[in-house]
Amino acid sequence: MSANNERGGRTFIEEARRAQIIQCAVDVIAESGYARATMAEIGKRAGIAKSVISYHFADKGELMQELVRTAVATYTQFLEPRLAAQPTAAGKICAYVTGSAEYMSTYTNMHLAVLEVAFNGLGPDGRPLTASIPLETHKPTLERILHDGQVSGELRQFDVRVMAGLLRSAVTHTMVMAQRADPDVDLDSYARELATAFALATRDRP
Amino acid sequence: MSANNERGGRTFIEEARRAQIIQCAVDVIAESGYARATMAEIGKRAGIAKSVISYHFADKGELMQELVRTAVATYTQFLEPRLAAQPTAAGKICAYVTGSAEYMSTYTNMHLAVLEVAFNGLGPDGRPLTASIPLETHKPTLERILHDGQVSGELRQFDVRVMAGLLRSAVTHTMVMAQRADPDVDLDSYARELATAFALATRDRP
Amino acid sequence: MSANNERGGRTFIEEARRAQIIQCAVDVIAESGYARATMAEIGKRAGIAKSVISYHFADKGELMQELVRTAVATYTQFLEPRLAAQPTAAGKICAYVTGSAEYMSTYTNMHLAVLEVAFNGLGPDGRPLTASIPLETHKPTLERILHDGQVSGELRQFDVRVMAGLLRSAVTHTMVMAQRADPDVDLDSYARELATAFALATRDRP
Amino acid sequence: MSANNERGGRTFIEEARRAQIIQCAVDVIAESGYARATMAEIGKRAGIAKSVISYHFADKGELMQELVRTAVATYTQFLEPRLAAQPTAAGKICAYVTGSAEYMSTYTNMHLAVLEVAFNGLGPDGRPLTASIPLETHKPTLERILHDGQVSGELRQFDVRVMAGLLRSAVTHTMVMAQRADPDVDLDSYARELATAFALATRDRP
DNA sequence: CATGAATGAGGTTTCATTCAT
DNA sequence: CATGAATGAAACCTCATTCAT
Repeated sequence: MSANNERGGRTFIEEARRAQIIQCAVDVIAESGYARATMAEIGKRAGIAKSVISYHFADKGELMQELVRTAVATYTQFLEPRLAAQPTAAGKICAYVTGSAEYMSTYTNMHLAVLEVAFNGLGPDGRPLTASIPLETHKPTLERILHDGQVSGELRQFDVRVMAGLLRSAVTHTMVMAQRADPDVDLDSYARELATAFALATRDRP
Repeated sequence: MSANNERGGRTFIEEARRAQIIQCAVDVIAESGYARATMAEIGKRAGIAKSVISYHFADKGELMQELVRTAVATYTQFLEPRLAAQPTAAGKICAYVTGSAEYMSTYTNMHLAVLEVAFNGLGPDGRPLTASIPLETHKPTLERILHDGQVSGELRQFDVRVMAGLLRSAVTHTMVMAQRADPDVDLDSYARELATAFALATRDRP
Repeated sequence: MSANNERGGRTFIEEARRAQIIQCAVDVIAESGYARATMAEIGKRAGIAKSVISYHFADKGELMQELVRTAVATYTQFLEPRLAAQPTAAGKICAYVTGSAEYMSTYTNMHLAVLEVAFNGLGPDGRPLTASIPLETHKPTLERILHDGQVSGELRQFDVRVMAGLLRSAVTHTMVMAQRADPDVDLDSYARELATAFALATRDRP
Repeated sequence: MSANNERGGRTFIEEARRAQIIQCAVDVIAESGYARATMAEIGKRAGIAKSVISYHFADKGELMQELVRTAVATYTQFLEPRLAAQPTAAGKICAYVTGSAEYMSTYTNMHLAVLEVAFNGLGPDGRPLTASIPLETHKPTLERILHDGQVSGELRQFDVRVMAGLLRSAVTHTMVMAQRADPDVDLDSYARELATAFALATRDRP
C-alpha cells in the first residue's frame, strides 16, 4: 500500500475506494463538523470497517490532504473555464465571484468540508494548517488578473494582494457564513451583490 | 465553586486566576491551535496543575465560553468609542476597519484564539459553534450604520446584510489570514487599503 | 460495536470475550469490592488492556448491567426446575431456600458480585440502583407461591408481601452475611435450618 | 487535632462540630447514596468548607467510622430498655422486631446511612467493611436471648446462630428494602407481621 | 482486499487531602 | 478554628492505529 502511494500507481478499484472514502469524509465533516469526523464515523458512513481507511490511506492526515486536494482540483476545474471566457478584468472578477457561488451551490458539502479541515486539521508538523492549501490556491491567479487589469488601465491602482485577499475571503468565507447563518439564503443574488461591490471598488474611473 | 459561578460573586484572587488561565489559554490556542490546547497544556503554560483549571471553571466549555466573552467585551470596548467619534457613515466604516486592525495588532493572540475557538469549539449540544457569538456580535451595529447611511443618502442602495457580512469577514478573516500568511504584514496600511475599497463600494455617487 | 449492541448480533468470539470480561468483573468485585473494581483492575485480571472492555461494552454501566443480567438468568435457570418439581407450597418454599443455598455454593462470586453491584452501583440517572433488578426478580414468583398456598389452605393467613420479603432477604442477605462472617459455614445445613423456620412460620395448622 | 483524637480530649465546640458533620453526612448519604456523599457535598450541606471536615476528622474513613459508631450507640440505647422490659424470650424477640421498626421510623436517615456505609465503605485495609460493625453489634445479645429461651424450654431447639442471623437481617434488611420499595409502607404493621412469623418459628410447642 | 479485535496514548473530570492565610 | 486555593492520583472514555485471519 505504502508502495502504491509512493509510486502513484493504483488499481482502478483502489482508486474507487479512495474516492468513496473521501466523499464520505466530506459528508460527515460537512454535516457533523471536523471533531465528529472520526475514522469510525467515516467508515460507518461508507459501510466499511475503519481499518479499511487505514489500509487505503497512510494516515488520517493523508486522507484530509487528499480530501483538500480533490476539492481544490474540482474547484479549479469548475472555475477556470468561467474565468477564461471573460476577456476583461471586471468580467473575470465577476465570474470569479458568481462562479464560486455556483460552485458552492453545486458542491456544498465539499466546500464546507474543506473549510472545516482548513481550520481544524493539523499538518504533518502538528501545527494547524489553517488555510494553507485551499486559500493559497487561487491567490496567484487572482493577483495576476488584478495586476493585468491595472496594467491595461481597466482597474484603478490598489494593493493587489489586499484586494485579492478580500476577494478570496468574500467567496470562501463571507458567503459560507451567510449560508450557515441562514441556509435558505439565495447564493446567486448574494454573489451578484458582491460582484457589484467589487466592480465599484476596483474600476479605474469613479 | 459552582456556587460562585451561580452567584457570580467571586473573590479578587479568584478573578485574577481566572484571568490568568484565560490568558494562557489564549496564548496556547493562538500559538499551537485549538487541538493542542489541552487542559494539561494550558496548565503547564500557567505553571499550575490542570486540576486547578477544573477548580476555577466548571468545564472546558465554560473556559472557552469565558474566553470568547472576554474577547468580545474587549473588542467592543475598543471599537465603540472609535465608531461613536465618527459622524458620517463613511467615517464609521473607515473607523470600523482601521479600528479592528488596531485591535488585532494590540490583541493579536486574543483575536486568533477567538477565531480558533469559533471554528473548532463545540457547543453544549456537541455541535460546532462556528462563529456564533463573535461574528454575530457586531452584526446589528454594522447593519444599522449602513442602513442609516442609505437613508441619509450618503451611501448607495445595496443589500445591507451582504455588505455588513463582507465588512465583517474583511476584518475578522481577511486580515487574519493575511497576517498568518505573512506575520510581518503592515496591518495599518492593509486596513487603509480595505477602507478605500469599502468607501468606493458603498458611496452613493460614483 | 455499538452497532452490534443495537442489532444484538454478536460474533462467537465476541460473546466469549464479553463472558470472560463479565467473569473477571465478578471475581474482582467479589474479592475486592465494588469500589476496587475499576476498569483497569478488571482488565488486569483478564490480561487485557482496559480499552478492550470499552470496546466490548459501551459503558461501565453496560458491563454491570450485563453482569446482573447474567447472574439473574443463571439464578433463574438454576432455581426454576427445583421449584417446579415440588407440588406443595411448603415444598416450594423449602426448595427455594435450599436451592438458593446450592446456587450460592456453586456461584459464590457471582452472587456476591450481584449484591455489591446492587448496593453500590449507580443507574443511568446517577441514583443508586439498590436491589432494583436482582431482588425484584423473584418477587412475583414467591408471592404467587405463598398466595396459592393460602388459597389451597396449606398455609396460614399472613401478609404475602411481608413473608415474601423475608424469604427473599433470608436467602439473598442472611446467608451471604453468614458466609462472609465465616467462610467455612455449611450453607447446606444453614439452609435446612432456615427451611424449618419458614415451614413453621407459614404452615396453617399450628 | 490528631493529638486530640489520640488523647480523646475534645473541646465542647469541637464535639458539636463533629456531631453536626456526622449528621450532615447521614442526611446526604441517606438521600443521595454513598457514592454521592463526597466531602464537598457533606460540607455544602453543613454550610462549611470541606477542609473543615478534614480538620475535625483525620480521614474520610474516620468520619464514616464515627458515623457508624454513633448510629450503633443510638440504636443500642433505643433498644436496650425495650428488651429489658420483657421477661420472656418471646417477648424479647417481639420487642426486638417492633423496637427496631420504631427505631427505623424515628431515625430513618441514620439507619439508611449505616446500611449504605456498611455496604459501600472501605475499611482501613481498603477492603469493604460489609456489615462488619453494625450487624455484629447485637449478635451476642440476640444469641443470648435465644439460647436462654431454649434452656428455659420456652423456645424449640434450633441453631441459635442461624435464627439470630435471620432476625437481624429481617430488621436491618428486609424492612429497609420494603420501605425503599414503597416509602409509604406501614412499618408498624410490617413489624407485627414479622413478629408473628418469628413467634411461630421459634416457640417450643407447635 | 477487508475485517474484527486489540492496543496504548492521551483527554477531561472528580475527589480526598494539604497548606498558607 | 475556618477558609479558599491548590494538588496529584486515579477514574472513565475516545480514538487513531496495528495485526492476524
